[in-house]
Amino acid sequence: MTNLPSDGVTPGKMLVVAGPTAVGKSSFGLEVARRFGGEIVSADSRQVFTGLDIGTAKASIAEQRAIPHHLVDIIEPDEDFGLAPFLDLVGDVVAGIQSRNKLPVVVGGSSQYVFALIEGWSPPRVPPNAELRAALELRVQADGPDALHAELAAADPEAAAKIDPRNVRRVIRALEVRQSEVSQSEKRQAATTEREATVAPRYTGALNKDTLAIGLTLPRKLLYERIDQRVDQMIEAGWLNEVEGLSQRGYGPELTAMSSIGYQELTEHLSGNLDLADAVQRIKNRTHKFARGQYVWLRRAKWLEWFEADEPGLASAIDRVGEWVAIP
RNA sequence: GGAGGGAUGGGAGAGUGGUUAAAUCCACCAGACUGUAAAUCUGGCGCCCGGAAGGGCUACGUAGGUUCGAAUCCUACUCCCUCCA
Repeated sequence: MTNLPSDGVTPGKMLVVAGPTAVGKSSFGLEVARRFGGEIVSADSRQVFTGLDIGTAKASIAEQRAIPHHLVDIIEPDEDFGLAPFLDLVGDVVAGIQSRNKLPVVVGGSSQYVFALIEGWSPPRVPPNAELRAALELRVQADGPDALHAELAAADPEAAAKIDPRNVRRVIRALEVRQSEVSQSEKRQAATTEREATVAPRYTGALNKDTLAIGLTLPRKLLYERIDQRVDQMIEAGWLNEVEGLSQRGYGPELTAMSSIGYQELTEHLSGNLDLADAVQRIKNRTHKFARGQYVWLRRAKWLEWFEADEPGLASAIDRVGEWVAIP
């Protein structure tokens, strides 16, 4: 705690806060940012969309005014986003914060993004090809998923071996990547260069002093209770109006943004096909499922330091961060 | 009071003599994942032994009965629903 730089943070550090939805990542992140001079970097595949505020549990205007937030509200609901675009952006954002001598506090709801950031993934830079996807989708309807998987096995045996034939979505993506590689093989050099432009790994077997990853957790039952409460609060806060507004602006359920938890169910309710009570229950259940999925990722993250998200747990997590921040 | 209909696993809901520990969906538990990831996909899910294969036990409102064999047929009882009075 002694000899802190004037701004409190040693340059080059990055803090990551992970954990299931509704565990309290955001408020912990804000608290840490407040105490140690940080800025929030959202690693969340849904908070990137403008207009999806209540249901994505975005930080309030006041909170965003008090502490800068990055990678929030960066695209319209009908735009594409994904892992690679995220990686393209975080690198600069994190570097920018560090260059201002502040602590980047990455708050991650999308575990895949957090993994990619920390482990330095280099996903194939092949953008989605809607036409190809639609065509392959038709193939599946006609010939069945196994036929498509067989096709992948012929084109890219390695990828095929890793993907369940029934997982049509991933089979299609693999074919998409394959096809792009083939058709642009002359450009491979350029692609390789581009790949190297993604973020450097933060984790290469052991975490270094520059990166700390805090995992927040709660007993399952308690977490579900918090999720349920939060969903009710979101409804009370006018979530339905928000969804109605989005629908009126023409954003339909076929968009990734509008297929997010809650947005889909409330859209269905607004179209008159679903009772509000049923919609709310579905939202709660789906959020439970989401949280479970987050745990599947997080449990295998060797680089996470876990803390209970209760009073004493959060206090010791703060202490831990303080300790780490002070390391020169 | 009379006439019908129904009671199935945590929930919804199939099944109408054996191949049924009982379809399917949900919930729940576990897992995969490198440009949709809040997505997509997989496995498990009565109890006991087993890594599994498999074995044992208990189950379809309650109590009896018919049968080699019943969630499925019969009888009585309990509860629920609809219609008539």
